[in-house]
Amino acid sequence: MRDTKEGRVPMVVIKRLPKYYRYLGELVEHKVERVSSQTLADMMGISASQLRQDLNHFGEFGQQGYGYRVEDLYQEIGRIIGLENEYNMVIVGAGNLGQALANYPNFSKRGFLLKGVFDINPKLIGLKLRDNEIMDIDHLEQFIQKENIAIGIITVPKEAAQEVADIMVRAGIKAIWNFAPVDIKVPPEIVLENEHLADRLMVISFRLKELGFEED
Amino acid sequence: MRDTKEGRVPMVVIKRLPKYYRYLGELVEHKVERVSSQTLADMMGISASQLRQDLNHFGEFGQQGYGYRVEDLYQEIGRIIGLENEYNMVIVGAGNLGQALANYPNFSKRGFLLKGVFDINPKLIGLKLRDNEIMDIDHLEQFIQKENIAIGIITVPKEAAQEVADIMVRAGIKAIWNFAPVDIKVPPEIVLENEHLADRLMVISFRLKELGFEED
DNA sequence: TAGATTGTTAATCGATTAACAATC
DNA sequence: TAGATTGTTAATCGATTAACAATC
Repeated sequence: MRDTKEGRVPMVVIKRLPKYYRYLGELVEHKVERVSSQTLADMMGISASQLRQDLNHFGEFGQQGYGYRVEDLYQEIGRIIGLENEYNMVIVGAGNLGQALANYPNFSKRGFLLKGVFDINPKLIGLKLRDNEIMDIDHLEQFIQKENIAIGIITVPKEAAQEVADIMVRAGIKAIWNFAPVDIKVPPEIVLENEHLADRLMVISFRLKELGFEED
Repeated sequence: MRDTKEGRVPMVVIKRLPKYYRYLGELVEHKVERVSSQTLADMMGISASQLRQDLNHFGEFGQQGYGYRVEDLYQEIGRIIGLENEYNMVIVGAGNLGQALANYPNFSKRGFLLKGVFDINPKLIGLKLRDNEIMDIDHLEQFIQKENIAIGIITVPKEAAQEVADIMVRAGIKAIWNFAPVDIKVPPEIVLENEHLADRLMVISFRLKELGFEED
């Protein structure tokens, strides 16, 4: 089943889909029934042209002279993103960040289900984290296979990240979301998203400097 | 003092700077002395052309027939990013994510200094978090002014995010790094970076679906 | 019907890649 | 010097914006 009318969807468009979904969700909450591309685009700070071009990758969702039915478009975008599916996840690395993500409520709400948390530190293994007991990383490979895990979240120190990724790939994982500050290497059929938090602070630093705030 | 040769640097280039810095840092660690644009670009999975174009925004750092001196280029990029500066930060929202970020060691290493953590929950106020005692959000505005805070990190629920941002702006903050799953609005002179973690999972979902993994 | 707004084609803008003269 | 590699200009590619016929 293909959502796309033809060809591949540019990454730059894919990245905007969650934003559309968020703004439409807010309109749904406010019980707004219809919206024009112009109005929605203004809210989002993009051009109406871009919005219509983006939607055009996936089909026709509007009605001339009327605009879009908010609820329908919201549902459509959700379907395009794939939110009707459920994905099983594991977190490897039960440090501060791993624990924070394990407790993040917005994930399960959207069908991203945390099935296990792993660490190498004996002091952490066995501890309870919400519904999940922290397990020994030795059991990771088997767990991924048995529990049909689709997404692996890496929150270990950068020295261990590639090794963890290799185990995940070997076990047949489909996607990796890496928070370690290093670019891990995986085969091209694995979906990989890097979340380099420290990089974002550097972008902030550069932009501050550019604005002339170098001295405080 | 301007780093840029002329005009504005495209955001797409700015976002690549931390990546250059990371890879050069690894070469420094491995005591590599020189590197050509081709070699570095191959490591990073980009084209040598792009690398040279990017550097061209900031000056001339190489030597024909030789390439780049790794240590020098590493230092230069650090300077361009602004890493010789120190920035004072606060975190508002001492939940799981706020606490995880407060304990993240890679920030202070680069001159991003956490000066205070705030929350509205009386049960959390007064608790110690590493070097920081959690303070009442009522004191936030004054604290930002007195302690010369440049960067505000928002890790509160989405309902409270805009309000916290408003306080920060009123107090004269220069940059905001927002983790709440909502686009906050700030005046154009404020540097704003949104970190929508749930959005990233949606991108993963779309890409998995695109690859034909919709059913597990 | 008249007005509004879409879907889509064409024009423009910006970013990436290719190519090569300059030069270490 | 000959070979390697930069800095930079020109060519290409892709994404955004503008424009408008189709139509609700």
